[in-house]
Amino acid sequence: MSAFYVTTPIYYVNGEPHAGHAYTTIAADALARYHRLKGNKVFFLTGIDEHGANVHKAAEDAGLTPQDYCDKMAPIFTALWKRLNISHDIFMRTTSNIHKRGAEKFLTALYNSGDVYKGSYEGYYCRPCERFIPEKELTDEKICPIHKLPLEWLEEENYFFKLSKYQDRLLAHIHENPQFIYPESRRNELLSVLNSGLEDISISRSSVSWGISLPFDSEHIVYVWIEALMNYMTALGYETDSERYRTFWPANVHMMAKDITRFHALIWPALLMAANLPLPKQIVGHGWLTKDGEALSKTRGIFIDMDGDIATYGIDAFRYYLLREFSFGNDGDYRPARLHARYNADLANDLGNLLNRVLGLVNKNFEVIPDPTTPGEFDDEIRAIAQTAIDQLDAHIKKFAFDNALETIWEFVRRINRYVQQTQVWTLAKPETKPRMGTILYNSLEALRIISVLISPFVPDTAEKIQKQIGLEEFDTATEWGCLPVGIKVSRGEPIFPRVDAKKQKQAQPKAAAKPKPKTEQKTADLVSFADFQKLDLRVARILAAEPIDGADRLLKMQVDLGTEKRQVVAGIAEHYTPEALVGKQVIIVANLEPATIRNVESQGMVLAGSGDAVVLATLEKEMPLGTQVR
RNA sequence: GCCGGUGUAGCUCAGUGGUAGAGCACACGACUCAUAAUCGUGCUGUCCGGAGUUCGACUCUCCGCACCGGCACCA
Repeated sequence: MSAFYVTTPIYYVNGEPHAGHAYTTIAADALARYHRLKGNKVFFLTGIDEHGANVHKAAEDAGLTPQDYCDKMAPIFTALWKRLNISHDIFMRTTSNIHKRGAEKFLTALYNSGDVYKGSYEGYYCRPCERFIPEKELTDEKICPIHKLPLEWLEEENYFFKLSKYQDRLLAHIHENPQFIYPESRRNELLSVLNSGLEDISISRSSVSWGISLPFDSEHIVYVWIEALMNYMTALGYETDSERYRTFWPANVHMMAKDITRFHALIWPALLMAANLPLPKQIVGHGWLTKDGEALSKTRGIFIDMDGDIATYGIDAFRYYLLREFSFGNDGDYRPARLHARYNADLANDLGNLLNRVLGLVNKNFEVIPDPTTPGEFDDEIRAIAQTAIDQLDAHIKKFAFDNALETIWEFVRRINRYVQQTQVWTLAKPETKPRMGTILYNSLEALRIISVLISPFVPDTAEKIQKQIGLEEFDTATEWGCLPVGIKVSRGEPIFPRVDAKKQKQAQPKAAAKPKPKTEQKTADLVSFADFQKLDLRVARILAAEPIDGADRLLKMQVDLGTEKRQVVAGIAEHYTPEALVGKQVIIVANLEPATIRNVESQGMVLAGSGDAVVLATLEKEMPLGTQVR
């Protein structure tokens, strides 16, 4: 028996959990349950990340203290996990004492390593990101590349971690441990990041109040991202070097969506190296869920209607679909129609119906589980297939191939349907063949019992339902053939997966497809004076010519006519407009913007456009003379 | 533009140096224990395009195209 520690990220509490969080957490849950089944000693962590300026702000907006706000959000997460049947051992909160004290201990160790130094940092800072924007990401306009909001010039004393020092050791570690980062594509990516060089990172903030003070300088708060990473250790009782900590650290699997692998696979290991602590075994970055091919987006109202689909198909169908349909490392397109198809084909027809038909035959002919007295054709094959499924399952799970794992189990399920068919078991009720009938039914039930064990990490409720209907009082996790007792009464119940027909599904749609949550677009509280606004010289202009710029995917170079003069401007709209479509259009130009050189092309102004996931040029409702002032 | 990946039946995807597979969908048949279910049979493919290596390539190499990620560019 070995220890197995798996984590999800601790999710940031400034928003409610969505299908993406559910995906990560369900996968981690399946993994945790699988290892428990194997008899390993498992610890499964999920939780929430409660510190930082964003939480502070969200609390303020809600009229609550940060702590009250977090206390209000925590149950929203735990309620969802309960609903999705998540079997975590701890729901970690970073406002807990165990975390605060553990973090302080870790920070002290880090400080004592000599790889933390105080430096003053000045640069452009984005509040929502809670980070300084590096030189190379900066634009002349000083807006955040992610939030598109104005950056603030900040000078502050900061503590830095010598990340750069660990570049070589990280490279060596990743090379020596090929399985360290999953999937391989992400590993290659991070190797190329490493090869292009690492910069030291700031690990503290003095302008933020909601967080944990540095033990060696109480004027500073540890940067929330760094603090969050430590939770994986502090949760175990790192502070007191507890039994649990010694049992479970280092973690076997840090599971997460692909966008935060960099933090976990580079910075976190470097911090651990500095503190002279063992590194986690595996960083697993799975793909994103998309909806109809598009990334989920709150602002665009692209979301997955978990509640509606769960209401129609049930928790286990939802879990099954997520794990069966997608290749874990790649993005997966969530389609209700596919969930529907999976539900009917795999769950209702193959598995649910198999259970029902076998139990029906037992009920009618024996009432109790019959004695397998009379071996015959196909019996050995069935057993062999059971063993194959068990063996292959292990290999698939090691590679996070949940899809293949389930497919393997379903090959077994389909084989049993075929077994029942081939043996024509329902025709064997005559006295002379009844012993054989009993044997076949026993084998079928035993196969179903083993199937229930194999699927239990993925669809735990279903597994239990199956065993209950077979007549077992306690869930039996044995995978050896022949553990099913003879003579117990089966209790066939309602179909475990009643078919859902397409019509019903459609009916369920409208009420389920609740309107997208009202978007609460963040904006800066800072107001500009009218005088400041007047400084902008906005003018009507016409695009005379447009062409792409070499080596830049997003940029177009345009000649525009302002009436009194012609200008050249560069705009990042190449992904949304073809040059031909632009020529002749009237647009609004910021005419008094200081010129900038982008990709060696001078830009003497800026074209206004709505800029979100889509980009749409701002125009006037009707054409006006060129050069007209816009205000 | 650079780096990485992908491109195989209507759909989702496996796959091996010897001229292609699964599931779903579809068609036909069997069966009737079962949730109009199950089982069998069949169906469609220039295995992205081109060149090369080879006795032989979907599988290896090179070039190209498309799509997806990462990085740069977004005045």
